[in-house]
Amino acid sequence: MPRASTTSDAFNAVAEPRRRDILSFLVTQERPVNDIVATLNLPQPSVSKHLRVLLEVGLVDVRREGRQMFYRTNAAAIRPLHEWTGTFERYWAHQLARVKERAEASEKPNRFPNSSPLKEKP
Amino acid sequence: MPRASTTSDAFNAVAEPRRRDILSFLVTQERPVNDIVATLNLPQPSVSKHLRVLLEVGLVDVRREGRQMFYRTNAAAIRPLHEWTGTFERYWAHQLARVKERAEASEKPNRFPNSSPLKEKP
DNA sequence: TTGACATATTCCTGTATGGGAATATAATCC
DNA sequence: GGATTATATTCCCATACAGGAATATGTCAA
Repeated sequence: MPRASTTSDAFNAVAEPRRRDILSFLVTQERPVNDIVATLNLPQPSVSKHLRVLLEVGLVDVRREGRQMFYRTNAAAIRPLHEWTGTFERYWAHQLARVKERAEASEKPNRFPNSSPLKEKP
Repeated sequence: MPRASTTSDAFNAVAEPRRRDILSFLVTQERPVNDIVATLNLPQPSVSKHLRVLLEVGLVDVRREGRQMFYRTNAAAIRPLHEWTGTFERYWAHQLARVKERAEASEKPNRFPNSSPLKEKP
């Protein structure tokens, strides 16, 4: 099985940077496609395709007005992501506390403590 | 260009449900790979591959102890996702307020207001 | 050394991309 | 109707998966 479809859920849809840009742009007010194209400086077909994905997972809503399609971010659909990531909040707080402790306990050693356990290609 | 690599950033790495499960499991304490295999009921090679991805984007740390590799979620690496999704918080709050207003203003109409503007295949 | 255990890597394959180019659909205006 | 504007879809292609199976690497113990 390949990677899950981008339309399978908000997590996958949001993995694409351009789609995140679009969501940020559309959150303050609805906009016609051409505004997105002009502002984000992307090819129009590309924008339409991204909007399709966002629409399918419910991250944007649309409204037609004449020839124009006004898209708008459906912020509520982002909430589950915020909540899932939020379940880790207390842990990064703990980590920060620990890091702080160690930093205060000893002055200036360990400037590069995180060497990767992965093998380096020689 | 195909989809961005899963190792390109935390957003892509986290798009995979199994990887989210692993992160949740590893956040309370470090665990050897076998614990993940047993608890999440996944094939061992699959777990190793997912851990590789998570390690490359910094979502987990490792420590070797004899033959075992102890992995642990690096919660701090999830923080950027929480913050990005958090930029939408005020907007879903607004949406909720608007929805609430409408709900209170009129009793019980509009039970299915969100018909999709996409064409249905006949 | 040999064997057992723990984990990682490789090879294969079907599938879903995202970008570019071209084209199609839809609505408006003359 | 025909032309124009706005948006969507289709086709092609290179690429990166995730899963399964098999195998490799690494570490300890006898």
